[in-house]
Parts: sequence; C-alpha cells; structure tokens
Amino acid sequence: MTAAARCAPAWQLSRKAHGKLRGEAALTGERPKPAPRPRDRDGTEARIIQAAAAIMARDGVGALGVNTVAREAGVDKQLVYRYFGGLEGLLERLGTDLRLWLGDAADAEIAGSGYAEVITGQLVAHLAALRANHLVQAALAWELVERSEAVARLGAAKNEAIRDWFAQVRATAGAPPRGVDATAINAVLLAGMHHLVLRARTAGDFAGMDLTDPASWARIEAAVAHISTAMYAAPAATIDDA
Amino acid sequence: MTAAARCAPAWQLSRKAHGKLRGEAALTGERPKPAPRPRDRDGTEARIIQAAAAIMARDGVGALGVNTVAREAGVDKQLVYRYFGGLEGLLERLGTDLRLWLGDAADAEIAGSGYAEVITGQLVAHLAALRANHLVQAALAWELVERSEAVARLGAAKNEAIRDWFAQVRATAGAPPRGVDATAINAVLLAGMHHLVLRARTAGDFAGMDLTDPASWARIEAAVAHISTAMYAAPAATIDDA
DNA sequence: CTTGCTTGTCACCGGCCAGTGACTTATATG
DNA sequence: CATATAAGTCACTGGCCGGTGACAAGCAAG
Repeated sequence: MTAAARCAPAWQLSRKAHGKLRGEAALTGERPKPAPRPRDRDGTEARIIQAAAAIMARDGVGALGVNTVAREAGVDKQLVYRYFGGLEGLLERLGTDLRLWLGDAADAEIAGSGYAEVITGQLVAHLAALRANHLVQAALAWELVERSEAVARLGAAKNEAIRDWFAQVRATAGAPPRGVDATAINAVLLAGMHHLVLRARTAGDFAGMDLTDPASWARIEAAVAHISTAMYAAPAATIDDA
Repeated sequence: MTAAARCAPAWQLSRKAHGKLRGEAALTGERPKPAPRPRDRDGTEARIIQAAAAIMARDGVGALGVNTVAREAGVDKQLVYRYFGGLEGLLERLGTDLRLWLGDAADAEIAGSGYAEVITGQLVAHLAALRANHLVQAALAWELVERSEAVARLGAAKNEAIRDWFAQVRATAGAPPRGVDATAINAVLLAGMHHLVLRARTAGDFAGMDLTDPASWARIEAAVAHISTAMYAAPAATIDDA
C-alpha cells in the first residue's frame, strides 16, 4: 500500500506442504494449453504502465491496485511485483511519465508583450491543457486526498515543472508591476482553475456555475483573463501593499 | 475504499473463548461478564455519528467504512445497519449535520458599503471559516474524488447554502458593477480559496506558496481582497465584455 | 407472570485484495 | 549439446470488509 505498508510484519506461518503438483493435471485430463503470452519484457512493462494510467484517468486513484492494474493489463500481478517492486514502484515510474505529460501541458508558447499579456496567455493555455488531460486531473485530485510518500514524489515533480514554468515566464515577460504580489495572485488564479477543472470531473458544478456547459468555461476563461489583465496592467503603481 | 490502509484491529479480538452457544460458558468456567454497554439508543446513535465525523476529519473519507466507524465508536457494526441502514444512511444523517456546520461557516456578518466591500469581506470570512473546519474540508475533498449518490446529496445541500449566501449578499450589497461577470469571478476566487485550503491539508504547498506558513495565508487573503476590490470597484464602467 | 419489542453482542459468509512460493517454458550462453 | 536465467503463469495464505443471521438480556405492556 502506500503509507501504511507495514501492516503485519510478524506473522509466523505454519506452512503445510503444497499438495498438488503441476504434473498432476495429466491424471485428471488433458490441459487446454493456456498459451502464455509471447515473451516481451519491455512490452509487458509498457502494458502495465499504460493500464495503470488508464485506470487512474478513468476510475480515479481509488481504483488503483495491484490486482486491478494486472487485470486491466491482462497480465499476472506477479509481474507487477517483479518489474516494479509493487504498486509503489509502479507509481513512481508512472510519475516519471506524468512529468513528461506535464511538460507537454506547459509547452504552450510563451509570447506577448509585457507581464500582463504573457501571464494571461499562459493561464488560459494552462487551463485548456489541464481540461484536456484526465490523467493529470486524477493525479491532482489524488494529491488532495492522500498523504502518502508516492504522492509527495509525484507532487515534487509537478512543483518543479511549475517552478520552471514560472522562471521561463519571468525571463520572457520580465518582473510583474511593483507592489503586486504576483506569486500569491497567480497561486489563487491557478488554484481556482485547478479546482474548477476537478469539480467538473465529478460534481459538475461549483458556486452556481454549470461546469458541464462549455459557455461556463468561456466565462471562466474570460474571468481569469480579466483578473490577470487588471492585476498586472502596467500603470499599477497606484496599488501598493507591504 | 481507497488505498489508505487500516491495520489495527487484530489485537482487539484476542478474546477467543467464544463457544458455539451463549449458555455453554457455564460448562467451561465462570464468564468474566462481558458487561454490555448500558442501553441508550440516542446516545449510541450520537456516538456513531460523532465517530464518523471524527474519522472523516482525521483520516479523510477514504477511511470511512462500517467497520471502522463501529470500531471508532466502540459499538457493534450491526447497530450501524439497524439505526442508519448502513453507511449510506449514516452519511445522509451526517450530511444533515454538515449542512448546519456549513451554515455556521456562512454566518459571517454581511456588512460594508457597496458590492466590492461586501464581497471582499465575505470572501475573507469564508476563507477563515473554511480553514478552521476540517470536516467540511474532508467533505469538499471527497466530492473531488467520488461520484456517488451520497456525494451528490451532500453537494446539493452545500450548493443550496452557497446560493442562499449569494442571494443574501446581493440583497445587502446590491448588484455588481455593470459589465462584470460577478458569478464567474466569484467562482474563480472561491474555487481558488477552496483549492488552496485543500492543498494545505495534504500537500502543504501550491505553486510556490508554502501553505504551512501563516504568512502565506496572509498574502493569499490580501491577494483575494486585492482582486475582489479591483474587480468590483465602482468606476468599472471602462471594463466591458459581452 | 408471560409476551413481545428493543438493544447490545457475536459468529459467520462470501468477496476482494496484497503478497509469496513455486512451476513451466522460452531464450541466451557456455 | 547442456544449463542458467528470466518471462509468464498459477495456487495459495492471511487479512480486512460489507453484510446477515442468530442469540442474550433489558424493558414495557397485557
């Protein structure tokens, strides 16, 4: 499991000898030859990772388990243990790939003149990318529920991606207007977008907005752009906080 | 049940001495008198509800189950079925109480002059109330992960509370400035606050903000107030969208 | 008193899950 | 060729969970 993996460290097993042997089947009848999958380690690993991603995106993280992943992949669960060291390692591998996916989502072109325009464009692009990526959504939702080590690892990768993104934006757009806490404002806007996307995938609404209606998303996008533009507009010298 | 694991119960059941029938005890030896809990239906129901709330707030919704609740309450799980009709009914009852809690959170005084001031004060108050209420946080996180019927019921209650809140605010503060999509802006801000609070209880950070540091929350609060004030400031006639 | 309802308690079932040992067979290596 | 390794498969253990049936004891009405 995740955090509470060490549940029963000290049970002693009074193991009885296994009765049946494989060859016994010949006595009862002819075996229909199960036709094992052709050997392909890399392909099998890919199948397992793909299955985990599919379950995560479709059914959420709660449905992830060694049995379910193996079943989805059409593979014996033993292979999950052998190749990844259990669910823990599999999730770590999945996190690596997820990091790549995040990179894709953050690859929107950074363009525009001035901080306000650049940030606004980036926020809107981020919203669209996140809305399209169900896997990242599942990971994000997971982080809000679990407190495990795997989550922390995955979250660290994501944070690093966001940090890089911020640095890139700042390098392109320059500094935000003086006296504006851009980090906090961006955090609020980003968090708002994340939350609305996550609400859409389950509840379908939030605070009077029907999140199943594309029109609502247009309004949300406009609101974010509106806020971002207003906050980072050039003549913001009148606003000052400590 | 999610991946969160509970590993405790083995050492509680060490008393194995049960015979097939209750009366058999007299044959084998004197019974130490299991001393059943004195009869108190209302008290027992309250204990169960309280236990469910405690688990939800402490361990999250993933840890909720008939067994765990009964164990936490120190009560046989059969009573959960008898009194509430299973987990479903228990959660419904809990939702009723939760609705009251939500009411508490929304009972901040609506005061101020003008839409901007009223909304800003309400948002800040809502943030503080939500930060203090771990049970509502758990419910909110749950809604982002599950897609069940109980969730929908609970969410409906919450939405109704928010709707009432909006109506009250509008009645007090009047309409927002023309040309401003207040519903969408408020949704973004509200969603941002919710998301940051939910991140704080698990990940502890978001987009470069350390959510374990009270100073970060001061900045977030300032950012929300800043945005709200700027968006709803009276001379907003220059801004127009469709 | 007897009868019936309720409260509290326990035992048990089937099902799913995590994890392990062991077997078969294909492939590479000598 | 023989043999060691690795891939794929199966069987099995132990455990928790949801859910149900049954039992003992309190309590009240007749």
